Amino acid sequence: MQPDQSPPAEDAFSADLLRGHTDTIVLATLRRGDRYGFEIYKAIRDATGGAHEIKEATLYATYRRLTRDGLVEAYWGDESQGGRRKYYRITDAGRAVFRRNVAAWRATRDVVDTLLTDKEPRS
Amino acid sequence: MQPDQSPPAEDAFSADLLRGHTDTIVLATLRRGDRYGFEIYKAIRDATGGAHEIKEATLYATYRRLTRDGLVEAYWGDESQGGRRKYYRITDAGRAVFRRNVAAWRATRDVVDTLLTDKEPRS
DNA sequence: GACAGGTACTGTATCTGATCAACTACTGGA
DNA sequence: TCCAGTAGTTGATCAGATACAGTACCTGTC
Repeated sequence: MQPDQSPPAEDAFSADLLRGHTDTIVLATLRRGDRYGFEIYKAIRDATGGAHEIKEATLYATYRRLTRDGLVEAYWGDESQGGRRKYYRITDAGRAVFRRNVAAWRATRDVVDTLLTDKEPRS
Repeated sequence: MQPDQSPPAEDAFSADLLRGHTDTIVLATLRRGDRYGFEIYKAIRDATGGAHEIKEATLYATYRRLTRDGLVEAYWGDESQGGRRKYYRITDAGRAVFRRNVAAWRATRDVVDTLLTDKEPRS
């Protein structure tokens, strides 16, 4: 994080702010049905109106991690004459982790909201 | 992050979920007045009822970063006979960055909420 | 006085997720 | 043919968070 005082930035997304959520976001996308890698990339980019983008390399690293941990399963599509597409399917373990992660996210979100709120905690 | 399927965990805080927010949380604390390092540590720990704790080492790394970037100023307290305490004071630049970071947090929060929302886009 | 335990600060090494910067490979259009 | 877009992948690197270890001081207790 550079000092960069310059940009006005209300859309000051920082990669670190999303860090740790990527897995959950991918799992959320896969809950709605199998998707191939680039499709997930586009889905996330479009869901935020292009404001936020998770980089391809980040996502492919995520797929590896999720696959390694058994949270998703990968299989090649049968686009034999088109470009190859690797599809991902969420597993039961993946659904369980997703639910836990959403709970963790909500708890974290509330904690941060509390900590950033200017109100003095009336004791 | 291990596969650890075991713990039930509604309080499943992950360090990475807070990543990038530490600076802002510290700045938020300092907006209410000068604090010394360990005091901030306790303040954050207590503000969440002990549910969340930012590790000392993390905070001291944060102080270094904030000082380096001119967002806070450090000075030694005059506890000449007590244990030394290094106090931190938020600068104008720090206040400006804080405001921007809060905006970024809100935007990020809403993006994550959107992405994790279960609603099927009925087509 | 010795000692435990809490307060307070610091440095070093390591882990991990995110990103950069390439690269391969196919398709369709100008 | 060249280019842009789609699609997947890898290796190097960065930075924040943490583990771990250490220093130093204070208070209360035996």
